[in-house]
Amino acid sequence: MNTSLIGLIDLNNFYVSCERVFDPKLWGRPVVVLSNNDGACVARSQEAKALGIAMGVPWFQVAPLQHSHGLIALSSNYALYGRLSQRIAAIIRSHVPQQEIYSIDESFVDLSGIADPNTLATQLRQKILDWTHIPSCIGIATTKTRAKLANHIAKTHPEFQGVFNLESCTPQWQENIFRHMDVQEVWGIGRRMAKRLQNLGIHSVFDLYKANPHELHHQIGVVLARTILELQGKPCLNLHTQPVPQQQMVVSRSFSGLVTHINELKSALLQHTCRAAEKLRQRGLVTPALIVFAHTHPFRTQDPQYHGHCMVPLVTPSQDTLQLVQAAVQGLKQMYRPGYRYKKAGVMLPDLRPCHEQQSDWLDPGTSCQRQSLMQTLDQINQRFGQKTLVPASTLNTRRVAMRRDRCSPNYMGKWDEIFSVSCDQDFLRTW
DNA sequence: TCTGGGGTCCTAGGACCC
DNA sequence: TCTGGGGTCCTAGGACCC
Repeated sequence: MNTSLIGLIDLNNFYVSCERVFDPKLWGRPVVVLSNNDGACVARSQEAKALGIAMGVPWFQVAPLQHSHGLIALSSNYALYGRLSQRIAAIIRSHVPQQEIYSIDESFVDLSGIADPNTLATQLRQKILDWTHIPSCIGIATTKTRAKLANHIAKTHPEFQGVFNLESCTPQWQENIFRHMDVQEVWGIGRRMAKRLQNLGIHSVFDLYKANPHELHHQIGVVLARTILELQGKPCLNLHTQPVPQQQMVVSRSFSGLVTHINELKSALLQHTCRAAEKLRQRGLVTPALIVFAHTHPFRTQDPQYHGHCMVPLVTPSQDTLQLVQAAVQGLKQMYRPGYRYKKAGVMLPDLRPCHEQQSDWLDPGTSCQRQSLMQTLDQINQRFGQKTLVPASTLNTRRVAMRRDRCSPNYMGKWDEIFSVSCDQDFLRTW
């Protein structure tokens, strides 16, 4: 039987790398990409990491580095990152038989039975770089958890030139590497679990690798036991080459300031509801209910706190914007409490099902067909003329709340009027 | 002044049933 | 006096991921 071999392709500092593709001035400079509302740093260039900027750190804490160290901060441009991610996924797919797209910047691939996986990985990495200018690292090992570790080694040791195969090392060498890595580097071990493990005397990856999975299963849980087995080279996590059916959907945003008026909450919630319904239709899903929620600012401990939510069941599972908007308004009325300063609001759609499994409303089948074609038309118009060209009237009669996004790059790959352009003079053209 | 958004999985405990 | 045991389902909360 062939032993399985898994590769993990991880795009380096992905959001920053995407911005650099279109703006060479960003090369060699410390750069961060900020979360929505320009709140926190969610991606950092190597130079920014070297300045000690941690993942998720609030922007205001590091903003002084702009003047002292030339730090550049950009608002996140997910439309751009999504397009580049799709391109790279297609390049990977053309090189390997099986691919699991794990996140916007990571893919697991099946390298079992490939004669020279290291060479294939090196070629693939080079092609991604040549075709998109996005640097990446590839870790190779017998399980996903080990491939993650191998990737980490590839990232942190430039001498391996971006590709590291854990299985080409001797067991002694592997153990030596594991001894020098903190247990929190292991995929699935977060801050809290690391703390619990430290109390049990498990500090390094090596300590966890040598631990008894059955004992820790009883002491802590099955997730940890699986992690240990994976670390020891016994696969517990399969490659998901087919997309896993989505169970729930959340669309939510923080406000850039604090919101008190019900109409401001309504504006945000209805925008989120329209977006959620659109995503349902894109993914061919229906929801049996809609949950609206809003809460106050958790860091403002001096303010009274409130976490409100309300579930509104639908008559039949739906992906219809107008039905969902109606449910959201109903939920908001029940959930809203005056006198609080709200920081965030959103909608959740639970228990999603494919729409082909949906039972139509037998009391009124004609109307549901008409509504389907109405929604198709809505999507087509918005796709052709831009998002929010056609919206339900009820979303207009509200106080709008804007999101802060002061440092955003253009949508170079998604909008004609923002497309990347190159200009050059006549002399230059004559040289061609 | 200023702290993201979108997911998954697991577990414990309560309600309920026979 | 004395009050079972085993199963399922649901939900909330915790932990983790990118």
